[in-house]
Amino acid sequence: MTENMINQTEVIDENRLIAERRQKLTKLREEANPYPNDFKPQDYSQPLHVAYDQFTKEELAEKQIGAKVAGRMMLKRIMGKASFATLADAKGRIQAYISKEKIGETAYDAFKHCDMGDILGITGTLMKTKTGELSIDATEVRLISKNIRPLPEKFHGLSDMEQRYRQRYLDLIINDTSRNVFIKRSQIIQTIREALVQQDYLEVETPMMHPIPGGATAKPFVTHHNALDMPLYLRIAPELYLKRLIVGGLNRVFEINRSFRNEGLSARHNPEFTMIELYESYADYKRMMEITEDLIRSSAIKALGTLVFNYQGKEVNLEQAFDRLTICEAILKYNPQISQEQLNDVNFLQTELQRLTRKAVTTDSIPVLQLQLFEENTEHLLWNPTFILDHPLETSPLARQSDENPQLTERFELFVVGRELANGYSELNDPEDQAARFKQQVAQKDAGDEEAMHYDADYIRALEYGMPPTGGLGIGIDRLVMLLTDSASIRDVILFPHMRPE
RNA sequence: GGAGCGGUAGCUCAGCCGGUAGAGCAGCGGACUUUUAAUCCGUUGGUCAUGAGUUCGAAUCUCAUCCGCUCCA
Repeated sequence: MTENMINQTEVIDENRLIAERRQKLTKLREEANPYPNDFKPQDYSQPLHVAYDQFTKEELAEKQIGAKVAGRMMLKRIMGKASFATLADAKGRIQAYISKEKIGETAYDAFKHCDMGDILGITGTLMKTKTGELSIDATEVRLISKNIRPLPEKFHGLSDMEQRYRQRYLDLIINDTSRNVFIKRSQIIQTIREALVQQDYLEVETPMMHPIPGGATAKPFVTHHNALDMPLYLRIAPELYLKRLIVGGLNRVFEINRSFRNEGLSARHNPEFTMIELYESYADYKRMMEITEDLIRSSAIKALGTLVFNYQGKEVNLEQAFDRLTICEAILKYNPQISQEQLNDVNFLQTELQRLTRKAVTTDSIPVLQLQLFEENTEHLLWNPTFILDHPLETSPLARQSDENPQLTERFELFVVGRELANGYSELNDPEDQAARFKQQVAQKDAGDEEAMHYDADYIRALEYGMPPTGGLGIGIDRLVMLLTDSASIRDVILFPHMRPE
């Protein structure tokens, strides 16, 4: 390999500005280490504001409160023998007043040659400027980490979506709104975790590489285990493993982690996404709806402090009990031109679906046709949270059959802002029924349905030991975070969304 | 997979009925001891996504490709 080729693999891009800073860095190295690790900050910006913004200039001058912070220089204003610099740390920003008089000529010259984006350590005493901004009157300014890549512009920031996704670190440096999304994301997950642990749930981790993909109808990613020389599938859902744990007597379990589906990308789909799934013995889908409401409300309170908020300019209200409608009730409510009689008419359903989708209709099952019609003409209209109940047996191969109507299951999906957010059911725990349903799925797979399920013999064996009646629930964490952070795209709530290579 | 929009300086953008590339910020040099996107003076900086084509001449027109965004499937 030639030297040139090595360079091409190591260096992404270079320009004059970077070259200048590299030279500056080389010079700095002659004097001292430009990347020292002996500066230990003792304060964060935000707590200093909270504690001392209230004091006047004179009070602060009298108190002589010491402060020691470290952060990235985001703004710099040099005015001859004194300067202001704005540092950003993990909790916010604080301004430093740097005067030649206080820190000495050598240090001041060195500071003047610091660049935006450099990480500085500043020691000093708190003061207020004449316009009333809390600042650190510096007695020491140290370069802690040299920046050689210019930051995006201080005012407009970084708006190029591609760069924000590919170089999330830059996005996080520059855009507070983006940083806040991910702080909220963490808080939401923490809230859910705490709420469940408090209710005696056990957090578990089950395999992400499955010999047989299961728990959902979706196309999996395939990988290969070399030593065992066998295919493995990235999980499309943790469901079947979690229910094995219910068989094992861990009566309440949950898992928050990634699943993977080999589908197209969109503003609502990333190939890897985060779900919480939870299972509770002796519970049913009604109990799961209650838990769903509780978890979503607690998350909203934690992230937003309110149950009424805007999503993409339109109000969402979580205050009332979420609507509960069967698939048919929902269609009728949102499509007043359709009658109950028509919903039970195979011909009408097929014609209507064909008209809406302009695709061949492939079933004559009334419940399935009703569901498909719902997906076409009602789903996107469900803005405030609505539980949709009674899914067809054919499309719910892991859900318990309804006691009232053998064509239906005890299942719900929750829709908010026109999107599916959660899915839950009373679990099917009859091993013979489950075996029959798997066989049906395999038949569909053989008929060419790539998303149909495999037959999982060990799962059937587990059920044969006896699984208590159980309620199960899955909530799409990414979509919940989208909702609560007013994010239009799933990429805005995933730190490193999947992108084509540059 | 289809349609629309976009890719120009480190960043944010203008230029696009063809005539050889511009602003603000950042950078560099200078002035300035309480600024707030500091200000003022001076100044550097470009494979106009990539490749072909049309043309005397292409950032601009045509085609293809790549990447992104939005909508649809």
